[in-house]
Amino acid sequence: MPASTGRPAAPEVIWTRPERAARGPRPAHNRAEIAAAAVRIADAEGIDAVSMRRVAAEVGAGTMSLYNYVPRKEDLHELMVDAVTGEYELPEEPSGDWRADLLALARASRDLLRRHPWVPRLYTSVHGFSPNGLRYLEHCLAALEGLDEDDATKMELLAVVHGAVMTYVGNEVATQERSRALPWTPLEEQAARMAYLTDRVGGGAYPRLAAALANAGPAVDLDAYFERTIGRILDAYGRGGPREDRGGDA
Amino acid sequence: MPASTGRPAAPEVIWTRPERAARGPRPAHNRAEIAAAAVRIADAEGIDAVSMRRVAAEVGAGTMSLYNYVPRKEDLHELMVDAVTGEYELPEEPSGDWRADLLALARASRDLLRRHPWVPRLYTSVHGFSPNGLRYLEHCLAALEGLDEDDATKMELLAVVHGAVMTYVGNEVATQERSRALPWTPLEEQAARMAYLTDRVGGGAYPRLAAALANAGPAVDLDAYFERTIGRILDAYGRGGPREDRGGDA
DNA sequence: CCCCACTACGTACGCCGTACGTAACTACCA
DNA sequence: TGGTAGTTACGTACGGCGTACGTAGTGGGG
Repeated sequence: MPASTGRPAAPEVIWTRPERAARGPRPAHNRAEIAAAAVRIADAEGIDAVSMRRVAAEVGAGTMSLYNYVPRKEDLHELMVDAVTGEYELPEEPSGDWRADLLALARASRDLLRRHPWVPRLYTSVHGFSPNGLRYLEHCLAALEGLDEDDATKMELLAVVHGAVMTYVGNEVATQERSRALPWTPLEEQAARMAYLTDRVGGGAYPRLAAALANAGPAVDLDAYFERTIGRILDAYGRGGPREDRGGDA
Repeated sequence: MPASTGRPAAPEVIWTRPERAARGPRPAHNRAEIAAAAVRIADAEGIDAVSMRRVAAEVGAGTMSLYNYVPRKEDLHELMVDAVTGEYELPEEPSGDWRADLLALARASRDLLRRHPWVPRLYTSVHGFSPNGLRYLEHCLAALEGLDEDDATKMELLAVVHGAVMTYVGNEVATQERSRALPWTPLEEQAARMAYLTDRVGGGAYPRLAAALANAGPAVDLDAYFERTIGRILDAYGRGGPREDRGGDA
């Protein structure tokens, strides 16, 4: 009887599949090695360069051997996101100042996304409850211990902050990631798009947008922008927290 | 001299390329028709079913003829997003209550994303300043006329709200969109993932997460969740606006 | 009126994900 | 201890993808 590639016929989360089977020859590779190889390729050449063939070659295996470790390409993506999620250096205990801790976490997320600009494109197709994802989430909840809100609201806050970080860095990094195989540089593309935008907006059809663009000026400090935005969101939940005792109403 | 497919060697925004050339035969199709066909396919069969061949067949053209209208597949995606952005039914004038207007816009975005669940996956690879995108943005700025903040902050607010909507509906719709070619239903997959999650979290390694999941209970009202979240974000900017006159500090 | 830019599109190339078959290997059970 | 069943490794092959390129035909501006 043929072995088949072992792809599931019923829904299955990759993390429940045992890494190593009880019987049979000792596998020559493992998930961590494969995920690391895929991340290396994505960092260097973009997510589109990550194909089953390419990753297999990178770890020195035959293409189809990869399917013994990763049932579908989508699961490889899940492995990749989990691998980079493991890069968070989470302290043993939160500091007690939830606002400062969450801001630090947001900054860490921003830096991580800048290091791995392909993550946003994967994020809508990955579930997010990988082992390292759970660890990260648990730490976030620990950091929010001092916030006087119910659990649902805390989760909500985390989702909003996470979404905002993803949106900002995603936009920042999209051009760079998108134009990887194009015959021009991201800067040239940016310039062309800006030229189009000012031309289109200059027509007078979008007066408010024109004014906003004119006011924005040429150089925006992206990092300051980031801090302000995250700060606003944090202020929307548990106004002040331990940082600045209350403002007005409960 | 051969005509070539006319793909650009310098950066070019699709919207600057004239829809119809001055010379030559009358084209048999147009961008709107092509975009509509692609949207139809994506709605019915998922974004992965949208290939150049498939879209060309849908409009009744040869595969390579499509390249006369759309230089790269990525531009087809831009056309698609612009097409659905045109579905917003924007009133001539905002109501004067910026908070209510923005909430309504957020609801409209949510409904639009539910109708076209493939949009979030495209969003990180699309620039967003398409004609209908500009129209939408101009309307948002008009709605914010009554908000006492500078233009940069208004843009910031719009980005955060937009990001939150995208995050929420994106998550809601991801499973459904992802599992389109899988041999099991989204519900079965959801169940499998939930089983994994409760099993993993039950181990005691993630006490706070376990508590949060237990508190959340089985049925969360997603729409109420949505309203609360957007409301919080709006409150973070220009506290109250015309809705409820101030709370405490400026 | 004619020329040439433009449209239409068939063919072909090098990728992709992955189904399937075969051979070698090893842990367990009789 | 020998057999066997389950596993790993991986070559081959299929259908589909984006799209480069070449050719034939069309119709508006000089």
